[in-house]
Amino acid sequence: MGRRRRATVKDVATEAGVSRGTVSRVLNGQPYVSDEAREAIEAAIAKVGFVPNRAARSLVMQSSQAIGLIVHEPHSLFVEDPNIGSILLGANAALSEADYQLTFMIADTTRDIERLARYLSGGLIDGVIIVSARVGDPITRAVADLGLPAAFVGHPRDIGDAAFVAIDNRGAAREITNRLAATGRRRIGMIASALDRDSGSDRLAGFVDALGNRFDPQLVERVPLYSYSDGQEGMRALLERAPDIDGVFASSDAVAAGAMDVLQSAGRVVPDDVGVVGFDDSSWALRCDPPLSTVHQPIRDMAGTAVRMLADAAAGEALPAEPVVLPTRLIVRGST
Amino acid sequence: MGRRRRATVKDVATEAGVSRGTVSRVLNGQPYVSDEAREAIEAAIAKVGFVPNRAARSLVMQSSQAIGLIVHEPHSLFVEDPNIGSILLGANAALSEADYQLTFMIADTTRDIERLARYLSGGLIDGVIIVSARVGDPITRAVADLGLPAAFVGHPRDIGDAAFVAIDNRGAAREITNRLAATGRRRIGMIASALDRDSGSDRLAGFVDALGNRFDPQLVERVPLYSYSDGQEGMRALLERAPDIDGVFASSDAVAAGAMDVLQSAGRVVPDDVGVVGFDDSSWALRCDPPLSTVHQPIRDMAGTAVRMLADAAAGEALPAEPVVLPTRLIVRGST
DNA sequence: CTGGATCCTGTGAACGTGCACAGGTCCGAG
DNA sequence: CTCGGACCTGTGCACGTTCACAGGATCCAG
Repeated sequence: MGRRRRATVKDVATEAGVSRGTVSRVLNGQPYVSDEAREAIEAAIAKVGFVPNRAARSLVMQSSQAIGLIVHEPHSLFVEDPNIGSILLGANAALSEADYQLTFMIADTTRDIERLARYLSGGLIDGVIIVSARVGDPITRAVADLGLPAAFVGHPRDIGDAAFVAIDNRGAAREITNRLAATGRRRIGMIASALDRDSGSDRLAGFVDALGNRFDPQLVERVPLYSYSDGQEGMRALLERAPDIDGVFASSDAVAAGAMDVLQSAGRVVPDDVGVVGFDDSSWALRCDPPLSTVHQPIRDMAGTAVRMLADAAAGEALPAEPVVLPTRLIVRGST
Repeated sequence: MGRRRRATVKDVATEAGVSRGTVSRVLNGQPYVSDEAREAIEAAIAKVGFVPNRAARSLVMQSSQAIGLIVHEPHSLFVEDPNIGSILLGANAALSEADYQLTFMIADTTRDIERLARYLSGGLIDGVIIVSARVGDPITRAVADLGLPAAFVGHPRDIGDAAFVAIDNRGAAREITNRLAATGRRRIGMIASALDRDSGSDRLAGFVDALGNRFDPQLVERVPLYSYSDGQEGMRALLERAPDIDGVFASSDAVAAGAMDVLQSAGRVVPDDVGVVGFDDSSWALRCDPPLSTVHQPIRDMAGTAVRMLADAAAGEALPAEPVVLPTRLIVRGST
């Protein structure tokens, strides 16, 4: 028997004995509506179960109250990355506030990217948050071409004047390396991941900063991803090259967890023989034994900030030209 | 200077020297268009950079090529649940196929739910996938009231005739419990989570099935969530009540990981003293030491199936009245 | 050469909303 | 009494698309 026809403004109007225009004014909270009419309309809305049609509204308003979240991440890594979940949560909270909706998009294959670009230019998206973009990213370019308001979370280097919210990866890396050094470690190494992203290369730079002339390039192992298995691999290589290593800065908690497992399998005691620190303060950190000292980054706030920037942009305000840098916090636990 | 005005069908039409109708026919792949006109139109589309306006199309088509994914999960748990990521991936792949878009919604607070119901009735969503709904869920009811096509992944009991795709939790639980028993364990316990969901109560039922008259209610510990910390808590309680326990079925891998850590801290050796099995085959399973024997559930396929069901429903087909049950697979690793 | 079928095209209406505009009422100041 | 302003209301148009319909061209069979 098919679904019942949706009630429209017109239905509400005839039910309330007024015109469409007046109903529209009530809907949008505009002045110049008599109390009498307002009450009749509100009653009519409740009676016929009216809900405004988003498509029609979008069409005439040229905006959709929806923002997109683009994640550019290989599928395999996506599931393991706890940051994505936090971003989703942070974005959701802020969107809730502003009565916006979240459209989620994963861009991995070039087919994905084409489809995505087509969708973005379809007009049902007011702005996008781009997560974990990489240098020279086709997504970054596609969005820039569209002229869509965009906010980057963890920014790539070539975004020009697009807005971004980030943390001071370099400073935080310096700080936690110093902390590791302060526990008396002399041979401190690093497992450096994702050097094709700012976050990765900045963390390495901070590590180098902190060690100064004590820095030994032999003690840096480069691995592609922020993953547990790359952490294992990196640690094995490092142990081989430098068996006397007594401190490890892993560029993410997952990497640190992998490193710690390899160390312990090799008979080293953490933190007595080797101190280990990570980055992210994700759930990995607490799951390690001993729990991991790490850098807390306010992922949820970052996502929320990005959302608010885009909502403001949709409301006509300019996107901030300066990067928004949110503070990190050193978390000291048992692994150092 | 503002953003450039978007090209419309009309622009394409005048550029190609034809009418709107003909352009529309080309766009939708309808017959009765001369080759000449088709070529001219395609050239014009490329020249003016035309992309159809989704809002206008939705308005007239009464459908939006978008489906919603509703996650009803406490915020705190959401980040830790690796299944969510898999669902997102699986759904994305299937959506990609059908050129659909995914709108993501988290429903936790009642405010969320109200907002969500309002959005869903706004007409920009053709159907919804509901994840981890619970019995008597307000979301479930709201969606049913709207008459929106819905597919449940991991179904609650009271959804009436709504479609769902699931696994045979009870059968799988029976199977893995049998496996645990087959290694010679005599005192097998269970940490049973999320009994307010089908998945939780069915796994417990399967456990009871498998043990038959050897079942001892003393050896079941009930905890609220599928989480690592509830696994720890459950295991502590179980150890206290039954120090001679030699096998544990944890109702998820995260729970199993928590249990295993508590066991090892208490000096028990896994699998020699105590065998441990989980459920999900998530990344937790490999992260355990020894790696966890568990039940693999095809989460990505489940999400994909749900998407396809909804896309079919939007195309006019009926939703399947029978539950779609996907096969699970026993994974045997070092923990048994 | 005529009738009808088949192919192609253009035009007008519709989807449901917001907004500009015009017109009406009422009140108080001049 | 008159006039301007504040208040309230209704009507038409626009947003960009799809679809139904009508009308013109072409072709083949009778």
